[in-house]
Amino acid sequence: MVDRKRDGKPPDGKRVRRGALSMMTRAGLAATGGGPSTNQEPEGGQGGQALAAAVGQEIRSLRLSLSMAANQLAEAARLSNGMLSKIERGSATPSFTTLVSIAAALKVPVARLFASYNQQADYSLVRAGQGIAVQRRGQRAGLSYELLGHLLSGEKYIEPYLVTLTSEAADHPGFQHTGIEFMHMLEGAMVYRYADASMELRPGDTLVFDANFVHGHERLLTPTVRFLSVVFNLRT
DNA sequence: GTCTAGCAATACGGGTGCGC
DNA sequence: GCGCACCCGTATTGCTAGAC
Repeated sequence: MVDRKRDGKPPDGKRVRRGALSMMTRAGLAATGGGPSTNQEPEGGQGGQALAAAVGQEIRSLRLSLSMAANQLAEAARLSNGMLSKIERGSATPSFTTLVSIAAALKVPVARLFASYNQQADYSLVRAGQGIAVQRRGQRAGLSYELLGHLLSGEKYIEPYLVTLTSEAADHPGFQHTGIEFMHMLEGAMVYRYADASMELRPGDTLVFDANFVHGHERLLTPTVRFLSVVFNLRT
């Protein structure tokens, strides 16, 4: 054991305190928010082990997605193959400095390594008639949105709305936003425009489309129209 | 060639004892 | 009570041998 390749030592000669990963557990969870329905971190070492395992799996997944061999990543992150192996298997809880090195080698933000752990069981329940009335960008008179729920965690999110149009609603085929939109007609009838297409929608009809193109109701055929609108999107 | 397990070196925090 | 030094336990890390 001579000429050991001691590494990652900060300029002041002191090493980063051990257990950085376990210390980050709470901080990481706190950063994700987490609504009333989200799970809490398991108490004690079990949570730390679960986090280490999740981080390790995430590192391996990212490495494989880049078609990198373990030794390539180890070299890029200035770690030994053995150490990287332990981290990927959850056998070691790397220091924050080590995680930063690995994230840099994988060309992802450090937070990305915690992504799989943060994907907790998250749900939202809104009872009938208890949706939240919200104002949306571009909203006009005669047009109301009732938010039916939301999720706080994960990279993806949805916006489920119960939309009600009345005769006061001006024609407005001009919505445009990111994501995929799902529409299901519940009541009434209307002429709906999507890009260059114009279509008549009646109860039971379902329309799914890329919301990046111009869309919106063109003309109401009944005094009141109600439909379910769900927008699927990625968190930015 | 890649990955894993075992071992040893190193560093840090906590506990303890001592002097003031 | 406070500050300091020392010791010990524990965790992190890298190297090496061996398995696949």
